[in-house]
Amino acid sequence: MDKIRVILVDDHKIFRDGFRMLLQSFSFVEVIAEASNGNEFLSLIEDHQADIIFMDINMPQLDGVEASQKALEKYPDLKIIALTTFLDDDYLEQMLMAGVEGYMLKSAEIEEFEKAIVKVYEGGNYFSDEIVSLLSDKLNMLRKKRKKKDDLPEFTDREKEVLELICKGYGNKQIAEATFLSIKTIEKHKSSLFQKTGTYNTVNLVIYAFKHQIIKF
Amino acid sequence: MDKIRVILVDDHKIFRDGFRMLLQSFSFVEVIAEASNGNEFLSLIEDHQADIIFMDINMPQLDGVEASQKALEKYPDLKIIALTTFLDDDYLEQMLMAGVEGYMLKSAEIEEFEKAIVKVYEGGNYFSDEIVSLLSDKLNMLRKKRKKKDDLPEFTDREKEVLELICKGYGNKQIAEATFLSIKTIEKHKSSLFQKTGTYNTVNLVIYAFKHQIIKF
DNA sequence: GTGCGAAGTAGGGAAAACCCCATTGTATAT
DNA sequence: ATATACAATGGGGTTTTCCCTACTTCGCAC
Repeated sequence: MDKIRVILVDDHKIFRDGFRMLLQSFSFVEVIAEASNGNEFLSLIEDHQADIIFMDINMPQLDGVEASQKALEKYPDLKIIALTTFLDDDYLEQMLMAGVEGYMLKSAEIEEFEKAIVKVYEGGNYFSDEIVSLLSDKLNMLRKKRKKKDDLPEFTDREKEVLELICKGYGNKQIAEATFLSIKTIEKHKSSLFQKTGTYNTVNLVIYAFKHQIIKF
Repeated sequence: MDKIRVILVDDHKIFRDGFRMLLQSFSFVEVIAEASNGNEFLSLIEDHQADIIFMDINMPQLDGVEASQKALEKYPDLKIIALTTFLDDDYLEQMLMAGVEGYMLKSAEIEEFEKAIVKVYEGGNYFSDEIVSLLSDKLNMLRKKRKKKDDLPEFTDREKEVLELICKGYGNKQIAEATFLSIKTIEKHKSSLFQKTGTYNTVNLVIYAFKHQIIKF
């Protein structure tokens, strides 16, 4: 089997040196190139066919987020594992949205890197435990914020049902057909929804529902 | 040290039996109660002080999502680990938003459960690798959707202006007043928007705009 | 210049949404 | 048992939205 071709992107030479040594100790890995910032990396990938990129996030000139975005735009099949020094990382979401396949702390154990490379190479994902916790914390934060800021009105079962259908784009007639009720009844439920939410027409109600995340995208 | 008090919630007695045996094999765990559905669980927790809940998701009467939501509303410090049989789970997001501390496959290894209990008991989170991959896949889906968004139809200046006002909740009349145009003209622009977006009424158009992030919250 | 397509402007009439009001059923309190 | 409250169901009639069509203006090509 061919070796897995890896490119390192990090602005600290010392880290690259150490990390290269570490990776070369895996018999199945070959470090084919290195870059010290995003721009350098972008020109590198034109000439090198890599399987996996280890990408630092904080870098001069062009940071890991933008570099990853641009690289994945051109080569969507590229597999990038993001590296970060500390955990207080605001870029986590951005990197995930950019489409990286993994996200790890630089301080991870050797075995973790081995595991990550194999998993990502095989088409999977790898995330450090710490990263997963961080993500989950973010979700929890979101949840708590939601609870605090909206004391949402309470809806009856029918109202919830109607609201769901409204937010699917159904008109009164369609909702009536779907629920086996008369249009008039649907109108009444909507009327109640208007009152409870402080809205005054369907469009407003839909906007309200989206803003308060009563319905999902 | 006191044992970690655990409650099991699952509608299959056989699974509960097996799982209880498994948990009891950990010297530091004590299963203090069991429930076979959400309602039963909700009345249970009034009388039992539990450290960790293992919560099945698919259950009759009251499913794991709602049960967790209600329980956490009353006892926000409750630590819930969600259990699921298969991976094709639409409830993942809902459970996370409900605020569970962990999410695992029932088919997980014994060591995983041990690890999960300890981590969650100590205030952390635990998610099965498979769950993490699933989450990451979802993020990737989001990313791809964003990319698709790029081939949006092109709107004229007036259309963009009208769309913005629509998404603020304005009716045709209000838009007409705000733009110093006749209602009829607004209607025509909306009509064009319908055609370009493949929608057929204002509500649909608003949903379209939100989904494609044409307008911001 | 003349023609042609795209954006912007409306009117008339049909359809849907909306408001005010009435009736029924069910649960809770006194 | 009776009163109260409210969810759920609808009717009549007004307002708003929506579709089809038409006219003007502007830029651009020939």
